[in-house]
Amino acid sequence: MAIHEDVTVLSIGGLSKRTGVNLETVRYYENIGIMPKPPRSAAGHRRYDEEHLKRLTFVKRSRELGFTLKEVRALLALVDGGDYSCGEVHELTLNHLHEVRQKIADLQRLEATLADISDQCADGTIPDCPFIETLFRA
Amino acid sequence: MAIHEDVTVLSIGGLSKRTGVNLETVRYYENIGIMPKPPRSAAGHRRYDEEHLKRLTFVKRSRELGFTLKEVRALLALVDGGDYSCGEVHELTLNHLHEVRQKIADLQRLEATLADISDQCADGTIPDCPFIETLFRA
DNA sequence: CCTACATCCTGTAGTTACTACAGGCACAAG
DNA sequence: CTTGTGCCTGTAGTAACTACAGGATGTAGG
Repeated sequence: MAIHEDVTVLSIGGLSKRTGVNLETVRYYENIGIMPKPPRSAAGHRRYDEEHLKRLTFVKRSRELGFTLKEVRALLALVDGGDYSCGEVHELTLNHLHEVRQKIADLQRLEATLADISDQCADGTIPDCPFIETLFRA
Repeated sequence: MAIHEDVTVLSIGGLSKRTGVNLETVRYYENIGIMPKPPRSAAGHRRYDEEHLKRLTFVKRSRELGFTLKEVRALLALVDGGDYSCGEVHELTLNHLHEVRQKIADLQRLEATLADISDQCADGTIPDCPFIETLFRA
């Protein structure tokens, strides 16, 4: 391997390392059309450039923010179109934010229930565990 | 259909309605061994009783509390064994509670980031959406 | 008793977002 | 020249269901 890999020409492994996206996932993104098919070397190896790097970073960040791949596609479509307004992006984000808040609320209710019941059987010696009893009730 | 279906003998549809568990899911649970194979009628239709009803309710409640099927299996194993102590159940529950709290924390960080960036592009007229810009940065 | 129509049967494939091989070619260092 | 690493394709596995396809059965009304 060259000591200084050209930043503008990356192998799939290089791209994977730079973005932190699993190598197999990069190929997966290509298969499902999230990432474009890159040019190939003579031997058929994928060659990526700055644009690919930017795009994959975008995808990774979006995923980290909890956007589904479908939502990522929508965001990319806006970006690819070039004529996106901040408003469109804002709407997608608000929708997502709403879902996230919903999930948080659900989990918090769940947490309360679990903590509650769990307290009741903190003492490991009780024979008829109240938690189990609760689970049997609708 | 009989007007008063015998409570102690349920068809798969009846069990599904009583528990709120999707009919296909009931069969799925049987396939993967979460629910036992029930006796069949002459024509091969599944016949369920009170025990099945209790068990499926247990599974449903557990799933609603966010336990994975693997965890549900563990809980059922304790119950089936009969000699479970409250302590064992408590441990499983605490582990799960820990995961739930972790998820909540993750989502809250995510929520903050989303809300933050989304505020920046509340005005739909800005051309270079700061959110999109953020996504392009690692 | 016959005809609808709901319900049941099995088995397979689709969903989300990856991850993990299997089996094989390519290339560079020592 | 061998060894090791990286890359290739294509398929199968993961969680927890859901959705058919294609066919048999059960039941209620006329």
